[in-house]
Amino acid sequence: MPIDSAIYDITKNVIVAAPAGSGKTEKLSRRYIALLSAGIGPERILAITFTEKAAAEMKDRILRILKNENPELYKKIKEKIFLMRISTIHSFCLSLLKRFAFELNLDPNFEIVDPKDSGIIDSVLAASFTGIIEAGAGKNSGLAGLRRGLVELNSKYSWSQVKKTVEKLFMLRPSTLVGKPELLDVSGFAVARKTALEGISGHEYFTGHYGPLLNEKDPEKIVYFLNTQRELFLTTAKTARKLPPKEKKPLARETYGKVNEALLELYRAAKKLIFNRESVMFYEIFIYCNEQYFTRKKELNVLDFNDLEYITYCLLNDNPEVDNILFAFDEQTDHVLLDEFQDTNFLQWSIINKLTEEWHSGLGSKRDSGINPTMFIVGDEKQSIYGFRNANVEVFDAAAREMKKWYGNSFLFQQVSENYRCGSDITGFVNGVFSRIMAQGINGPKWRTRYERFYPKREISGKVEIIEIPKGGNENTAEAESVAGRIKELLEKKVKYIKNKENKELPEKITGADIAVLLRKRTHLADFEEAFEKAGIDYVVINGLGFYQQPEVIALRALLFTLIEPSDDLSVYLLLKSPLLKQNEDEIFNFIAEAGIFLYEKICKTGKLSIIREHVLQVNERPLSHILESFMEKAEGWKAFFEPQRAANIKKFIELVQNFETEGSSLQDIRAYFEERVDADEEPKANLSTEDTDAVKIMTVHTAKGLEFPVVFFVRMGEEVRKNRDSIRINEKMEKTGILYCPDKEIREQVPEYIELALKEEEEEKRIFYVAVTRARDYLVLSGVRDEKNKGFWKYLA
DNA sequence: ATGTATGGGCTTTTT
DNA sequence: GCCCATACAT
Repeated sequence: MPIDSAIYDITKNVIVAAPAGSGKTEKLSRRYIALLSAGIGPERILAITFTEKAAAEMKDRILRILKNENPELYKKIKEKIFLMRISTIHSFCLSLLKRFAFELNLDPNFEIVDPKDSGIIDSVLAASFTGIIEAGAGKNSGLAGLRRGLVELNSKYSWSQVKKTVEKLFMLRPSTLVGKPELLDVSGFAVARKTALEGISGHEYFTGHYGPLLNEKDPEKIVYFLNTQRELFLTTAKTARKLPPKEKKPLARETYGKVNEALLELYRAAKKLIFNRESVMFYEIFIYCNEQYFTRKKELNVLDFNDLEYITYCLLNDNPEVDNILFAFDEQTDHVLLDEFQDTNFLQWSIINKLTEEWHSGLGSKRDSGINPTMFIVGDEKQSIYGFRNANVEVFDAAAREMKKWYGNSFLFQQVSENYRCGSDITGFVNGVFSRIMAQGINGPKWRTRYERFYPKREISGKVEIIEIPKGGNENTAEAESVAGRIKELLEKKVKYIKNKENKELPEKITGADIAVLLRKRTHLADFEEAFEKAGIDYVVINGLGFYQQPEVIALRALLFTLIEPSDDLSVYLLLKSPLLKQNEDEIFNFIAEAGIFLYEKICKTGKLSIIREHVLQVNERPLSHILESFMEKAEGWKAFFEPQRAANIKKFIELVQNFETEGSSLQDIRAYFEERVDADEEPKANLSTEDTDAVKIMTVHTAKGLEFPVVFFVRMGEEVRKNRDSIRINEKMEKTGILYCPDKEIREQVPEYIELALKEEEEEKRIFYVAVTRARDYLVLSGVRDEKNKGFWKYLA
């Protein structure tokens, strides 16, 4: 790999636009080494990667290069390896929060939870809603307004629908500062009403049916009334009727259609007015629930993933101690390296920005003491596929502009276009497709993805193969079976190329482990599992809802933690909510209301659920695995988890515990092990023969990001992801972030903000396709159900 | 040819 | 509950 000296000039601030296969990790590692070689200690360099795995890989790569090229430095660094600060943004924020827990009024022993798994959001919403309804009923209650809003929403939508919408806002809260509702444009209401009324009054037929509309101005009543008449002017597909529902022809077809159009316009305009009101109601209810959510997390002493970023952001912006914090960071850190920058969201960029503010504001004392702090950013806009987590491609552009402004001549932007990964047929295919479907040059809206052509560096051609499954019959099974068949044919064939001693690439036989099957989503994963099983192909599903994410394992883990550490409130809470004990929120609240410090104590006081205490008391008497089994029997856990896979998972979990005990591990060791395993979830599901390393890997494109395989199958090409489905959206722009709300799909299709969001989603699909095809080194197979409509990813091919 | 009713299939990606 | 293909109606 050639060393481009400019980007390793450690006096320069650098952004490298490094496409797939261009040696991104290598460049990052070499920059890191350039810093080390200049005598900079590893403790003064902060590197942020996207995943823990990428962090580990980078550490690995750095050490490997050093070992080969600079053994002396390698020895020195190896001793200081624990000082290397290479982590994800989340764990970086975590360490910052732990360090400044006191300033933040946080208990430093807080734990991180996934609020979805733990059911905390569920319980908070239920409690908040009842709270609003009960407390808001009191005279002069501050909640009276919220109560009215909630009651009104409740009368229109079902209770569960309202809950779902607020829940959505919780899920969207990620990594962004939730802004105020962005209201829909309702300026057309007056005109729509005028046109509709004129249409009605012209014909007896219409005045007969729509008379009450003539003097109605209230949008609520207009919509209510039009709803009663909807089958008169709307088809089942919710378009304006051109023909009457029954054969009777009241008017000329053209007049009839025109008036219905006008009525539909009025109907939509009035709905928009209503949605705007509801939007504000939902927003206010959400804000209230969010406060309750924070209180509950405080009680349980937990934070969720989003809090890590959000609280760090607040710490750096609003905390009175901010100067000390920034000083502490600045004193420690001279160089920042950022990986996968295209997946950075606005909040994360703000955090980095704030931390390094002094480096470019000219206020810092670093330069006076001869230190030249730098930023080194690597990313590829074409691989930005985390939009749903608010990754914002525009951040990349904005960062380049800002850094240019801050650093002037000591800033360097470098576009890389060499590809060291794919055979030339594959790069040729990629160039052909993406130079057509992505933007060229700098024209067009900012969210359009731009494409720079690849220059293939490998000497072999590789191959791109296409499998088209005709529509009709059992097309899904047919595709899975074709893929299985093709895999069997390719196995043992010499389709991968490996360098020999003279650095010449020579063909070699492949094994299952060389093959990756990539999917856009997991929906039809079972078809492939089935087909592979039938064909006798060994496979592993990577990250398919992992062992530790299965509800039965979550329950058992909570039980295990409760036994080992009864003061672990969160685990006790999870155990209570689990199918083992089936306690609902009200019941749990009754426990919480008891006197005492820990939830476990409180439960014991009530004398209820004696099963918990009974088993906790056995902990030092008999093996944990026996206690787990006994608990399962008594709580009828086998009934709750009767499905074979779940039962097998439970057995496997208990076996794992048993193994530790026979090894003589301490309780705390066991607990620590399972705590760690949850994050690094790679444990294959029980009873699958996954021990063999020769298995074909099945995974989503998202999971495959950053990886490469000799042979890649990208399957289900014909599948389309539905755009514009969510009624509530976060509309994140650099300047402001707003909430969009419009539960009516037909109206959404006309609202410019939603239209733009749908276009952005389409861009992301292109990028997902790009990531998928650029995983392949030697052999790429695209397969899917295809018809003349060219749906899904097929439409990107010429 | 065009508009409408009906029934069957399916409802993302994850630190 | 919503999309799409298909059958049915004008």
